[in-house]
Amino acid sequence: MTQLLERDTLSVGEAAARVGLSTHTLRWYEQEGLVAPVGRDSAGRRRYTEADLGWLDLLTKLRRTGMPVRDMRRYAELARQGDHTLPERLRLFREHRERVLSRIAELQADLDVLDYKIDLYTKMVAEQG
Amino acid sequence: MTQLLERDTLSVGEAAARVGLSTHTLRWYEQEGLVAPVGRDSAGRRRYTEADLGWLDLLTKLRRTGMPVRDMRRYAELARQGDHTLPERLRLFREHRERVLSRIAELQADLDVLDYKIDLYTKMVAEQG
DNA sequence: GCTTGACTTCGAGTGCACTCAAAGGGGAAG
DNA sequence: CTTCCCCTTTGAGTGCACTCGAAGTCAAGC
Repeated sequence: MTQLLERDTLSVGEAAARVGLSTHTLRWYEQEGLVAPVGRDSAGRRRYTEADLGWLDLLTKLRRTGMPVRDMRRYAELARQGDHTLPERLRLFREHRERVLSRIAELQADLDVLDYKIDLYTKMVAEQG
Repeated sequence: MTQLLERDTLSVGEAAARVGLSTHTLRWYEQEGLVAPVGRDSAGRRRYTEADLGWLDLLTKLRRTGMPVRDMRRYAELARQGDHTLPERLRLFREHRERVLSRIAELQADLDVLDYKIDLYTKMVAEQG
């Protein structure tokens, strides 16, 4: 049974390595409600399924794109409540999408200024450096 | 003389409004060495020149693109030391540029996944929502 | 002349997202 | 059996970038 459980599942350390988070963070995510309680082995240790890893993967993308943990928790709660929350989740994602697009545009605009400065400095260094 | 000083210069509140930072942050930037000591009026209050505002503008762009305050301070120190630090400043900007490019690419990749999810949810909601 | 409001300094407090410490248990290798 | 590493929990600590509070100064308006 434990055999069966451990086949196809990963320890917290292995899961951490795969999703690029620390074991601390993985436990913290669970405690914060970003991840539903993960299955345990006979010794009470976490065993992460592929589904868990997929979920964590999505979370890391949301996180990287600047979604606050608060909103990720909200999304996780909705997902746990079943399909009737799909419209709400869709809304949440669409709003987040807009924020990400704005962020990318902002970065691009600032990058243009940075490029201009680099050009300027390059010329100045070439001339008198 | 004070007249002259105050013509063409802005108070900390006015400067804050123009660059989009709080007066607290403006003073904090100065204290942290991100901004050279700003000129004062006869009563000891800060007066920001156009040059100061341009500098702050650049700083906010660096900040928005994720440059840590530590690096901004380093850059400010170099700028204060004169033209012989231009090559170093150029290097600093080029490195930062690479980071910004990576960040944009990362955001784009994560956005693609987000778009995929939105598509999926949209279909699911259309079918059974 | 007194209130109002913006300004000053200094140091402490906040929010976010981790990150680590302490104390202890389990199980596999030598 | 002992060493070793990884695991567990709870609660405290960290780093970053502000952000605010307290106590006081100063100039303008009623």
